[in-house]
Order: sequence, then structure tokens, then C-alpha cells
Amino acid sequence: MMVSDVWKEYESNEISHSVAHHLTAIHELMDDLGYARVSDVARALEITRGSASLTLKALKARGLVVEDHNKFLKLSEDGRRIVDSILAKRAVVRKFLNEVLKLDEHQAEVDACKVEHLLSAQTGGQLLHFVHFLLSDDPTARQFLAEFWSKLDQDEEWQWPVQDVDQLFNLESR
Amino acid sequence: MMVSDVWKEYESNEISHSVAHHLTAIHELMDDLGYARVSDVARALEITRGSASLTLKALKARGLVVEDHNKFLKLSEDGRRIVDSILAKRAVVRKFLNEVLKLDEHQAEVDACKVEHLLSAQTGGQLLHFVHFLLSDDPTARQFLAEFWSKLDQDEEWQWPVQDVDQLFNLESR
DNA sequence: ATCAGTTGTTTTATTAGCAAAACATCGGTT
DNA sequence: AACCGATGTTTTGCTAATAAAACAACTGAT
Repeated sequence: MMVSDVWKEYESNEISHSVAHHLTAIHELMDDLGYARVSDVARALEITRGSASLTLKALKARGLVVEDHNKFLKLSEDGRRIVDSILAKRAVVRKFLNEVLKLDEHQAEVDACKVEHLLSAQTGGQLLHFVHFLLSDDPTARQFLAEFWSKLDQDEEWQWPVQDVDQLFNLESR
Repeated sequence: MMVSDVWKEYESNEISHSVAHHLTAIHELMDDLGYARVSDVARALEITRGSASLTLKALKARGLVVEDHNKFLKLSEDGRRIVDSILAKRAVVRKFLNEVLKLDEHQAEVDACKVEHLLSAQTGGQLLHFVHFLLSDDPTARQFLAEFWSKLDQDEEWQWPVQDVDQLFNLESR
């Protein structure tokens, strides 16, 4: 497959990492404080008020954030839907990394946070399906996980990156 | 968990999406053409020669790319290791998305391309373990996949994003 | 030998995202 | 009334990554 067709879709993503976190910050501030102003967002993200002011101005222009009569911020309907999808993806990725792949909580959180805004809705949905079944009471799922984890313990000396991924997977050479 | 601790690690990533693709472009051009010049990289990535020239100059300064006596580019030892780890992560993510979660090949390629440079080595390694076992001949793995896929077929009307992720996973509300 | 095409670089400009600093405003204290 | 602190905005400057355009150098064909 040609690379050039695919790689530019990264930039064409409508929700950048920064935007994703400005929006989720508003969401969490509403939960925690009951309100969210420019300064609160700036504090939550540990950036200056000036930076937050500019980014949030753009988000108001895009209709994702609305401003109260007294400078209080709120997510619009569109903004709320975006935050919901991002938090859902973050939750399912974090759960998969931590509870299935057994990565420590911090690493799972960091990696989930990095990819949450990049995964397609399809990918998020399928992953949710997968993790839900995998961590369910289904005996086949239980047995599979038990065997996987026991194999993990055996192979603890295993190192990344590998040279033989292609051989391992029998990948076509493109 | 506090968000502010985590979200800034995104920018602190030493390998940006752009850098990842400049490096892998050189790798693939060496395979396909036997050589890689600035113009070849620019063509492969569909950017201007000027842009490629500047980015590659920075990569030479970082020691990831070395230049021949006659403007021919090559990956350094460090550059080669980075490309290896990126391609390995891309391959395993693509395989997981396509062959396990049953996303179509294009979607799997796009999503893998987006996250390949962001995943930690640990995450890549664990995912490789997981996918390797999941797609092996092990009867438990086979049975698990068969049951998962049959459930997928049953739930085809399923929609993303969901409102009940928390309920589904019994997530703490932070 | 000239002319055309390719190549590589540099300069200028743009966008996103940040910091830093200056500025204005508002609210409460004294 | 004067002051202080918090808030919000704007301006300036920075970096990464791009485009566009100008320029220089090399190559090959006629």
C-alpha cells in the first residue's frame, strides 16, 4: 500500500490533542467545580491564561464552546458529543492496556491519552466490543486470558523492538 | 488521576508524526529504489522539496540521517532503530485492528499510521505478545476468537459512541 | 554550446500551539 | 478613595511543519 495516501490524514484530524484536552478540561471542571472559566482551564492544563484564551476563542468560533453572559464557559452540544467520544475511547484503551496487556496504570493512562483523539469511531467501537467480551464472565474469555497471562509470565525476558516481526506474523513485504 | 500530569507528554515525544514518516520514507525508498534523495522523500510524502530539505536538515543535525558524498541520504544507526520500532508497532497495530477487530484494511492502516509513533515500547511489546498468541494455533485462542466474531455478527446494529461506557465497565467516576 | 529539466537550498509566509509581558477590568479590603 | 488580587485579552516572539517562489548547480539532449 502506498504511504502517501495515508499519512497526511493525521493532520486532517479535526480534533487536535490540544483541542481535545481543552474540551475535556471544561467537562471535568464542570463536574468538579460546577463552572469553567478561561483561568480554570489554563490552570487545569498548566498553560498560561493567554494561551488558553486564544485557543478557547477559536473553539467558541468553531461552535464547540459557548460563553456565558459573565465569561463562564460551557460545552455546546457538538462539544459535548466530541468529549463523550474522546472519553469513551480513552477509557476503553486505558482498560485494555492496563487490565488485559497488564501495563502499569501510568503507562496505560499516558498511552491512552496520546491516542484517544486519533482513533476512528469504528476502531473505538470495535475495541469496546472486544474488551467487553474479553473481560466478561464468559468462560472461554476467562480461559484465554488466563493462558495469555501465564505465557506473559514465562516470557518476561522478552525484548522490544524485535527484528523478526515479519517472520512472526508472516507479513507481506508491502 | 490528575490530567495535567499526563497530557503534556504528548508534545514531549521525541519523534513527531512528520519525523516518523520522513524516516520511514527513506527506509522504503532504499528498499524500492536503492537510494533516497531529498526529492525522492518529498515525492514519497507529497510535500515540496523545500519542506523536505528543511526537515531532513534537522534530522541530519539530530544524527538520525546521514548524507552521502553526493547528496544521497541514509539512515544512521539511531535512525534505523527508530524506523524498526515504528514499523513494528505499525504492523502489530494494523494486524490487530484488521485481523482481530475486523476493521477494513484502509481504516486499520490509517489508524495504525496515526498511533505508531506514539505508543511506548512497552505497549508495543505487550500488544505484540497478545496478538501473536491470539492469532496462533492455540485452541483456546481459536475458540475465543470464534466466539468473539460470532458475537460481533449478532451485534451489528451496535453504535458508537455509547452513553453507557461507565456502566459497561463499572468505571469509577474519577 | 545552449537550452530544458531536475535537483537542492534559501527566503518569505502561514498555521497551531505555546510563553511572556503588558494592559484593562472587576471585586473586595482597608 | 486607594489598593490589591484575580481575571481576560492582546501583542510579541518562539518552534514545528508546511507552501510558494526564487535561486544556483548539475545533467542531458539537441
